[in-house]
Amino acid sequence: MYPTENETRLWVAINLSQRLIYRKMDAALKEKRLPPLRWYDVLWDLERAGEKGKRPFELEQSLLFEQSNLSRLLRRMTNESLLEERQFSRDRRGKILRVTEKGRVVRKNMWKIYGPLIHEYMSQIESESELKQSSASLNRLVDCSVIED
Amino acid sequence: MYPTENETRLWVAINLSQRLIYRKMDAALKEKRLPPLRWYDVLWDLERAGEKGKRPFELEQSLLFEQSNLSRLLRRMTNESLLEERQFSRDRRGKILRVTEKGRVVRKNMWKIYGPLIHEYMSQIESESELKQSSASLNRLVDCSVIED
DNA sequence: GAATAATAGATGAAAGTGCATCTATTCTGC
DNA sequence: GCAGAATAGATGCACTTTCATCTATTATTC
Repeated sequence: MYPTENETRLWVAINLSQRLIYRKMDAALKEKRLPPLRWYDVLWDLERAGEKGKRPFELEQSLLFEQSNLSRLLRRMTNESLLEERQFSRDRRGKILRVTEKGRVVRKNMWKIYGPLIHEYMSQIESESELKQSSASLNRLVDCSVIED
Repeated sequence: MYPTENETRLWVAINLSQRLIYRKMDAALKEKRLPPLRWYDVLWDLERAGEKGKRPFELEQSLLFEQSNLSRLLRRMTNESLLEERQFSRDRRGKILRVTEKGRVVRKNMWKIYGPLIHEYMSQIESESELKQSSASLNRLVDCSVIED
């Protein structure tokens, strides 16, 4: 019922590492006058979706956004011309989002900062097998949590 | 310079797992009309500090709070009588925080929800060695990041 | 096929957060 | 011991996030 010592330790470590590194990355982007990290996820997800684009509720699921939160974030990004939206004809409640050329440029600029930082922090774990094992473990947590909804 | 595939995967996994599980836990607490998860950290940290209590800036460091953010959180918690503050005589800029009896009760009630959830999620990783290895890896990330400040 | 439920997305109000700045106090170097 | 730097903590402001609710549309059920 209650967690073991090691289970608690892992949960604490997940939180600390995420919070600490995320902050530093966000701060680094802000310093370069680039948008916050969360925008990157949206841009990248849409860029990979290509011509077809994606709908807000799809982003919401894959990126774990709160609906209202995402709604406003998307508006901000659209206002900055990083995204374009068009009405989705088959369901007139919905809309389709795609990255603009400007969005692609901004994402690339963000990656110039973000990418090296990921490397800098993650390379503290040197062995490939350890990297793989750790992410496999964490992904296991995610999978189980998603399913049980 | 740029991250390897596995480095990126780990970083993504850290984010997903943290965000997803944290949310679910916070939601579970809210459903039971208990305070948010972040309050737990404060209560627990102060409870372990015992009679001596702790000062806000110490909490700030160990729990990774933004100063202004923590300042207001502490006020809220004090207003709810979960904490009590007294002036720190040796440095009149500062103050000492301690948990109240009510604070201890609330923390225990939170733990009844929080504890089993930690177990539920973390127990997806069954082997003790895997648990240990994963948290050791993540802690390595944290240590390096903290030091370089 | 009309009534009801479910879904996509937007939005007002409230709470939380970060940033810059402020006050009060203590520390440092001369 | 005094001027200037550093530190503890609070606070105004702007922005973000959440919660609850709303509108519009589509799905379902009888």
